Amino acid sequence: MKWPATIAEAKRLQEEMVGRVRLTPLTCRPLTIGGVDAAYGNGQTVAAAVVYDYPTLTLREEAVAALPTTFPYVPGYLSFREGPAILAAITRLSALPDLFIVDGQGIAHPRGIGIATFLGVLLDRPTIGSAKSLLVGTYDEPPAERGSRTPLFYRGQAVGAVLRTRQGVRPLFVSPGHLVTIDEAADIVLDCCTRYRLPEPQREADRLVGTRKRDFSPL
DNA sequence: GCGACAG
DNA sequence: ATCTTGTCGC
Repeated sequence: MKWPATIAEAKRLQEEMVGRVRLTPLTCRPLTIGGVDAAYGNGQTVAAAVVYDYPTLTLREEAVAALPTTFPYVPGYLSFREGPAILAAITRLSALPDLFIVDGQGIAHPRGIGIATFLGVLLDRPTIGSAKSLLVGTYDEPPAERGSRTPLFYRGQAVGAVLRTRQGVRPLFVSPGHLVTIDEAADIVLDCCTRYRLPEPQREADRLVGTRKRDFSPL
């Protein structure tokens, strides 16, 4: 694909792609779940893509890729900063997982197309946005117990769930990316959280980009 | 015009 | 995200 070089171009692409988003229920229970994340350093964007069996949560495969950082971080346009490297990492997987958990927002976005949604439409695969902090919307703080959730509203619409994945920790902002519903997204993310706040695939992808950067940083 | 603002 | 040591709390 051709990546936008300016915010104006990126915005046009988002407005064009949002029409292809489908928040339909999963057609079948996922047997594999992927996780993706990115990190930066020395002008490079390092991305990782991992695959876990589900629901056993056994690590199945990992891949990493690095590309020059070309797009700035601008709230609402994360797809264009991290997307190229993440797709490069995904391309290195022997097989695509049935669903991806993406570090960032899904439809809980100013134009309804956060990075999870963007990747889902591009790959034509179910994706879930799992963000560690809020981008847009309002919500009530969910109870402190694991599994508690409250709706995330934006422009009068429920666009996601604020989910407590572990007792007492800060909640995750979960929203559908593509081809999943809000409830399915929250249920799956919770299922993938065993010992930590982040779902296992997302946590492993995060850990992987960190180690990859360490081993290749020019010292 | 004034804030808010994923990673 | 990244820059950064010790420190508070379970």
